[in-house]
Amino acid sequence: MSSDRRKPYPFDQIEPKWQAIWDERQLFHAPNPGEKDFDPAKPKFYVLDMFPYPSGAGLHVGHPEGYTATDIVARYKRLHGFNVLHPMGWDAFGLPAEQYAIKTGQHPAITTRENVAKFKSQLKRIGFSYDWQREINTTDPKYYKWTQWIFLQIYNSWFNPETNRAEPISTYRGTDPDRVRLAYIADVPVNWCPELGTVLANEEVVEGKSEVGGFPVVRRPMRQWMLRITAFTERLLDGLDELDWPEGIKLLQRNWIGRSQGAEINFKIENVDQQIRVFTTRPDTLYGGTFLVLAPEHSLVDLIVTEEQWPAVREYRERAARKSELERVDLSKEKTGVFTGAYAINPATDKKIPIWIADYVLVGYGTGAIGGVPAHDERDLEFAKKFDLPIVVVVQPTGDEPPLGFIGEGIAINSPIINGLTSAEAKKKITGWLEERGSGKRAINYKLRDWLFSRQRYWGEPFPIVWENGKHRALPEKELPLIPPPLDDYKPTGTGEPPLAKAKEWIRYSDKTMREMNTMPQWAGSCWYYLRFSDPHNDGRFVGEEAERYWMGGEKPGGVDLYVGGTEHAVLHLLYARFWQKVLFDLDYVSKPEPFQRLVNQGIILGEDNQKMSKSRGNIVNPDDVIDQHGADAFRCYEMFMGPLEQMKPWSTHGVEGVARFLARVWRLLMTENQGGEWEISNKVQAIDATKAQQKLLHATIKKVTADIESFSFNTAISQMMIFVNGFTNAEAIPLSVMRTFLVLLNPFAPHISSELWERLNAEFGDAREDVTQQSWPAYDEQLLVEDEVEIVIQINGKLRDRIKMPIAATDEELKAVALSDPKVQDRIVGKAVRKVIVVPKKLVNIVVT
RNA sequence: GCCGAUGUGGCGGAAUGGUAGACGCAACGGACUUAAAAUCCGUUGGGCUGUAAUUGGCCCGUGCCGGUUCGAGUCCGGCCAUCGGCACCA
Repeated sequence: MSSDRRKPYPFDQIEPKWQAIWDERQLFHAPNPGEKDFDPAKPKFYVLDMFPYPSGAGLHVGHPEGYTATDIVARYKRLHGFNVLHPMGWDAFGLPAEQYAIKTGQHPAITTRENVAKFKSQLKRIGFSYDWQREINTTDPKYYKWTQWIFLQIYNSWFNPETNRAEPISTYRGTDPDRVRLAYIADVPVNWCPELGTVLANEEVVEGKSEVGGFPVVRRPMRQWMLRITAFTERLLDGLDELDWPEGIKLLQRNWIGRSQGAEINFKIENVDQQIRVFTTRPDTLYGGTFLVLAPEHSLVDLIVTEEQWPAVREYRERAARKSELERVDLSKEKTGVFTGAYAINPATDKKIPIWIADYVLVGYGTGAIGGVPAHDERDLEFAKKFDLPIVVVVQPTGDEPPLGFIGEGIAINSPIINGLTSAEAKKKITGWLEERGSGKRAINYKLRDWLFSRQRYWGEPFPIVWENGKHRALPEKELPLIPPPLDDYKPTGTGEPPLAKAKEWIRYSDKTMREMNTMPQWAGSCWYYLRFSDPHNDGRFVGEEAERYWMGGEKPGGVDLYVGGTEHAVLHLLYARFWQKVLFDLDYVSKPEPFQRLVNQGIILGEDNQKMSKSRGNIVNPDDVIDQHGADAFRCYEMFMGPLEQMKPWSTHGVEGVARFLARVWRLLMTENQGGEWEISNKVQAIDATKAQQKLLHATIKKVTADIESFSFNTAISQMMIFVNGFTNAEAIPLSVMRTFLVLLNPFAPHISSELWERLNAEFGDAREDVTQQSWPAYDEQLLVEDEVEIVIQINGKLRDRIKMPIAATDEELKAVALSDPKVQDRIVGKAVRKVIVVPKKLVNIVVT
């Protein structure tokens, strides 16, 4: 025997043993329809994790939290007779590998391969039941060939407002298809970081600074690929209703889309034959509109500004353009602006009102212009006060708030045609009135912008697009995948030109044509990976039709039955993937309008100090260390025992020890160590009938564990199994059949120890049963849970006063009589009037006295 | 500022409107041991109190204030705190 500390049970031997067996037998491989061993009689269940970015740091304890939950569900569903699709892959394009390449010159593909190998071995050590035959990697040309192919489908379609669907561009009857494609080119402001010499994605900009390095970021217009996600806003909103997602996540998506209903109003400009269009949600306040404000970048500014005001306007515009995002945020407290010298006519009052420019009006929202209604809008009020503009109250609050600065709904006043109407009525009436005069109409606005889809990066999917004479066109499908060229130098060019520009040979497609040099964002690969898992090796199609129909099938609109991951993807990934799914659905490539039917978010695991885990705090817990010390089963069970899955919770080293002790008790319940230090089946384990109490405990455990897995309460399922084991700690004899059933219950949580004990019981008792993973989930017998006697709580005025044992069959009258004659009750109610007696059968009696 | 989530012992947490604190950790006491570790047994929300001792008895208690109810951790209203998201969105 070795001198180092003995393991409480030999997890260090049995865990690798079973992992090797699962691998060798490919027990968790799910065959597709038509393949060998596919069983069409079984229902399907698709349970998916958000696949990780394989970073150099390796797995973090946060990753396996969700993965363990889905693994429990996957194993549980298999035991329930489902065909379970439970895959894993790698979202491997991304900045860290590229930055490592810049530093060391090592190609990102090599870094990625190493990191994937590390992640994979770490995941395998935890014993997850993934179908590794379906492993995918977004940076594999065999995968991104189809990412590029899907891009081409998007590029080659348009949104037909009449059918409310994406359609092939060939059905478009207009003159310029490039204007309506779902993928198009536009000059848009991007996040330019001069210090890093590159463009950043919105999510890489935090409070006006680059996430990496903390350098200032400015807005700068550049020609970019955009995806027309805004065409799908209504369907993206409506689709949410049918999904089993946390309400909070649905709300985040709704807020992000930011639908608001109102009106567009046209203001005539004095002396200029143009109109300024304004969007407002409060057309009922039009009579209070005493000025207009345009965004500094608004296209009409040049046209309307007077000679006299021109220098001031130009200076303001230049300053606004130079402002970094940080400054814009910082200076937001104090309103700034400049008068253009021009006037517009308020269509309701026919009065002349001044036109200003100010950077509190954003070009990107609505029409880039607003009607200033200072009496009923905080920002307009602040602006009017600062620049001494007139203020007219037009809404009377129904409460006793002061009308000036009142932004709620009330009764219209000082507004001739709508006076006396509620805000809701007034909105309708004035919008109709404007419509009749051709100076306005109902309108809906969204915060959601089209998706900026190009990046000036090396480590991403190149666009399958070529340029000729300033016109873009699709690369033929047979030229996919389009593989990025090798580079010696991955550094950004510093000018905003993509790094691929350095590959002079590669970008030359022919004498007259050049390749697109931008690459796709990291989101591209994750927009459809859940589809690819259904048929990961298909070389002829992005997924086979039959496989897609089978695994994404079911009654509900979403195809993936269960999707687990962090809230950090609440908006972007989940919205982008829904968008692609809808395009593919419209084009008849997939069978479902939504990708993910049920979504569950796991909470963040904090460090032992209750702080977010981070390198700088030194509070990171490494899964490998935990597994070395306590084993994978203990690691899995602890992650689930910590608390509710969705909740944020701190790690506890002692907590892991507690769960490890539980598993050791399970082991010693069935095993004893002989003189030679070998583990053998305990002679307490016998093929005998269970006592009534043991039967009851077993069935209560089956019931609780089943219900708890169904409701994702894995922590209380483990508590119940602890209670079960505690109940047998000092048993003289342990019935074999009870233990076998228990091992099936334990299997989804602790697959290694349950497999090993199952096998050893078989060896000992000469039984030829299959592996524990091949069993069926046990059913419980409600009859065995019924007691002869129950404890009845006796309350006086709702306070506990006594407990008594009563036969289960006792009638309400009997319970009442016994309660009233109880000596403790008697003592307390002498001289008082019994008003009422409430009897809850089998539970309690409450005596109400005064 | 707006929206959302959460608030229960020393700690993680458990409780279909019906016994608050299951289960686990930590702590303390005991058994086993030459000793320690491991294991097993017991105690453990707070306060007051009873008896030689034991079984006890009483009051308070789920962020705070109020309400509904025979009965509230749970439902309703108002506040406070923490966390997360959005943030001049017209």
